[in-house]
Amino acid sequence: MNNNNKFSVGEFSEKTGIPIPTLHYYDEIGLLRPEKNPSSGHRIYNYQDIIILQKILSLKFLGYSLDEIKNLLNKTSFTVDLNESLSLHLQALEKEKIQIEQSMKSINRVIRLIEEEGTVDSNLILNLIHSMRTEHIQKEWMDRHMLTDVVDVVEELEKKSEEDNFSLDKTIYQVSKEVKQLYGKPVEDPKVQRMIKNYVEEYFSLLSEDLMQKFADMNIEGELDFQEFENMTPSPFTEDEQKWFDQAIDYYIQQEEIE
Amino acid sequence: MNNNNKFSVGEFSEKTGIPIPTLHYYDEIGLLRPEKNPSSGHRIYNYQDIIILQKILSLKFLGYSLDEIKNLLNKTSFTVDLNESLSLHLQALEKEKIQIEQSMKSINRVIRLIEEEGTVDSNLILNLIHSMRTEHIQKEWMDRHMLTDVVDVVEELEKKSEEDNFSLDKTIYQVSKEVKQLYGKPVEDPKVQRMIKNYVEEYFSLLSEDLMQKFADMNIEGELDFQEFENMTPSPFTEDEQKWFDQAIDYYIQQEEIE
DNA sequence: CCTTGAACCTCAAGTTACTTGAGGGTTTAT
DNA sequence: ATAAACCCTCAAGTAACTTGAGGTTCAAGG
Repeated sequence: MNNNNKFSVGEFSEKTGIPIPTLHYYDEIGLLRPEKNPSSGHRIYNYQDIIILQKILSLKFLGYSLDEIKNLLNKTSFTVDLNESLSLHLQALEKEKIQIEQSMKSINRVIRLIEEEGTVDSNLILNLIHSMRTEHIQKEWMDRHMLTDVVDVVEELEKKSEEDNFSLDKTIYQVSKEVKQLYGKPVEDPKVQRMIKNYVEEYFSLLSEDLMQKFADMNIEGELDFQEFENMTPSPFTEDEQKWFDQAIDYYIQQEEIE
Repeated sequence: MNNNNKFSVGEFSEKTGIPIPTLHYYDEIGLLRPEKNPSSGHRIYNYQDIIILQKILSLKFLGYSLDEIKNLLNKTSFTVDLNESLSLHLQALEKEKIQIEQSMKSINRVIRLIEEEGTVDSNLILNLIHSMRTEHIQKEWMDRHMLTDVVDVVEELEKKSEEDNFSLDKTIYQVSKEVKQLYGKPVEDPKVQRMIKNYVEEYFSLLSEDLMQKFADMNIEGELDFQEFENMTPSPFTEDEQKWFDQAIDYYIQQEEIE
């Protein structure tokens, strides 16, 4: 197609960077219908078609579906009523963006953990991701049960630096692993107590004094319907492991108080 | 299903927030296969299935496809080789994020323009979006042609506040409109010259002195293959309008120099 | 003028992660 | 026992393409 402003699909595709099958598709759905050579059926694109395609790409960029674009293309002017749909798109994009940012954060944390540990039990990792994923849901649940103090704790934790966050990941991971190894031993076994000590120190070194106090106070108060909460946060432990772990911590606290 | 840890699809769906058809689908593709009542065929989910589902959702959150998830679910541990795929996902997410941020910026600018103008010619709007969309491509093109000074100009423009950016949008839009109205009149017509004055002032008030100088110097230098560049930036004007506009600017500059 | 390879054509089917619907069986509460 | 609520399977639809088979047309060289 030697003419200066008539192009074959191939040339047009080359010029615009849009793959040929996509151009075929746009033709098929009536979005961009070039001229056709009546005898051969070959498509003939012209300069105007480049402009239409640019419009299509622009509207896609704004988040419109091809169907919506087909309608918008006919409009010669845009009026304020378009703003409504633009605002909607904007909201959707905002949500997507937040999603992506959270995912990126989680991935970074997982990558680092794997890097440092070499091999990591998949259950524990997935548990970690799960809690990152549902952080805001858990917060909302706690808000609903007016556990505002705990929300404070969580938020305090969030404000911590990346570094601290990561070392907490590592501690939680290490502890999970050790619990699984040590499970079955009596809770007063020195190995067990050393592990617990490690955990408690690391975990609370990241929290300020007064929050620790609030946290402790709260622990004393009665039962709530934790059923729902438990469903949201499957622990990496079996039920028995969890019980054993709780006992070991109780024992540790008692010992501390005696001293 | 009165049993405490056996659930029907409905109950399971309620508990987890995943729609029933989706659970059916996950069953079908072998991702989450609950027990089945052999006589009725009804699905029976248990507590373990909640955990599996949470794993699935976690891996989805990281950006894996259901197919990949099916394989990952069988793994009991994750090793460093997983990091490669995680990094890839991270990169993809980063790209998506940038895309979204750009779209959001563009939409905001368009919304504001429409708000202030009421009704806007769709060609001009789409042209505006097009240039936002291809900003980085244009910059790359200029880099390639070693027009680093122009890149400086563009970057300077980018650094300008949202406000300035917007008032530039508006100016460009207004000028486009006026060009279309005034086209045909002689370039020395006072109306035309007033319009040009307006444009030049607004446009260059946003650039610093030395960049203006560089820009001017550069303009004098010879031709390049602007063909390619033109393709990337379809002007909102017809060819004739563009010519007329260029002449009007030339005339304006001459007058300025005489004074 | 003929041939050959590249480019083009149409039409059908595949992709992902679901959603919707038709037509019919099962459970559960009354 | 019967009705409402719930469940089943299987088929088809969705968006925005991509892939492939099988056949036609074009452009250049001999």
